[in-house]
Amino acid sequence: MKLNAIGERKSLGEDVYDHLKQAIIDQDIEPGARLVENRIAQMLGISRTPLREALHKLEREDWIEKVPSGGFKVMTLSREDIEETFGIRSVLEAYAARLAAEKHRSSDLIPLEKVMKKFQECLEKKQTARLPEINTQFHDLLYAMSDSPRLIKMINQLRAQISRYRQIILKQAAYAAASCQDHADMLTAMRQRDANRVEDLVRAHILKGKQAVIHRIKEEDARKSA
Amino acid sequence: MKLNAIGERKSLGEDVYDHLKQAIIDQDIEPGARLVENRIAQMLGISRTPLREALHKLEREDWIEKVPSGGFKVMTLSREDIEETFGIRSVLEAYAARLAAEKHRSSDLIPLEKVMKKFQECLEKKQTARLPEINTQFHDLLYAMSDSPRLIKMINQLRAQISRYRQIILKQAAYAAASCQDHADMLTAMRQRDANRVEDLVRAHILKGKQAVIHRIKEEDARKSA
DNA sequence: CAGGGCGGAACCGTATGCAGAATGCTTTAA
DNA sequence: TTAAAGCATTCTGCATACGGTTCCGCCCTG
Repeated sequence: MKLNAIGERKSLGEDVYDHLKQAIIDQDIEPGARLVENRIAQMLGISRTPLREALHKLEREDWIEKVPSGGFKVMTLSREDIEETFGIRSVLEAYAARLAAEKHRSSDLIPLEKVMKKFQECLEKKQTARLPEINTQFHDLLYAMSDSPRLIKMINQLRAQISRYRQIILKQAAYAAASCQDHADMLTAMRQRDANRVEDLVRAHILKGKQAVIHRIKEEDARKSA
Repeated sequence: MKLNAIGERKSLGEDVYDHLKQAIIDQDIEPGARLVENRIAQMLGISRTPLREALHKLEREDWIEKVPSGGFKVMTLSREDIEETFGIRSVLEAYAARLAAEKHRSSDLIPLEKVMKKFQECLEKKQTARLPEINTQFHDLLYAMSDSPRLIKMINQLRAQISRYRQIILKQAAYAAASCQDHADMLTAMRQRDANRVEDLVRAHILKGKQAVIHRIKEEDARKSA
């Protein structure tokens, strides 16, 4: 049994699970590709046993899917899948924000404001590369206040599944600026503990992101068919 | 490779997954119990390999959890866990109902009305044993109209996790009667395609169930500590 | 030339074996 | 009598082995 830096137990199975998930997100493995157990096991220098554990976990989380004849292939997301996921996110994250508005301690808002300001700064300095990470931090902090670990887990899973698409939102200057304003509004409403307003703001925020992604995907489709 | 009645492929791993999940739901395995691979594998007459596949799937769905020293134990749900799950259900199922109200074809409402009437009948005839199944049918039909498979999957998973607690709702006559009225109201609002109203009705319906369960759990706790 | 059948390689599902870690019990010494 | 240390048992994590099925290419036949 190997130990990682923090001294936690880390099985090979979990290791390869993380590794493969990241590879799918980064499209190092292309969507629809078949996953051959022997090949991957050899590539990673492990046996098939821990690999299969990882594969079954990935299947349960819809990263890969079984093919009828046996084995797995990387899930491909259609435009409908992406829209559906954004829709579910909009209600789950709005709900998390509502709980956060109701349950948070005032001191929780200090780090939130810090991150919001950092987002502003980066936006002004045109350091757009750092925006996605800071944006994620802001929402993580916000939802953490909901004190609802199951809800947070579900949200994180949905966000991970479409993380590649979320990245393109903040690359569009108009949307990045709007996001910044949204964050400021959320913080104001949080201070007032106005749960309804926070909920509405977050829902609208996510749906704005959905529109940005759809717009971009339609552009790409048009370019491809041309 | 064995085939089941319908001719589908069914691996031992999936089989034991279903089997163990049901055993956990039915509390044939008591909450918190440690799952010893060799014991279970022998009991089921299989080897440890497909069993471990099932265990890892169950872990991903929060039916069991890893213990730090290795191995798994059955997850125990606290009262907070149950309340949290009902809260998430309330927003997800309300959203599914909203989509259903917007997207359904009128012909979809015919089987829905049938099931609602059946619920009424059983209620009048005091066949309370059949109510949970018919209730589930009603909601399944409703959410199916949302045409959002991911959403439906998430809802079903949450419902399964607390299915044992959901069963106790309809055993209380007052809640059963209220549920029946709720279903009728939902159907009326669906006919009018009044998405806001359907959404509100379903959310309130779920939260009513949450109250019933909390009430019952508090009763049990009081009885135990007495 | 086309279509069907056959053979072999590839791959999956399952079983088993082995080493290291954890747990619990026994034994011994203070 | 109690506590600690050591030993044996148990269990997990990983690797490997094996049988069966599927898939692909090639050849043969019409």
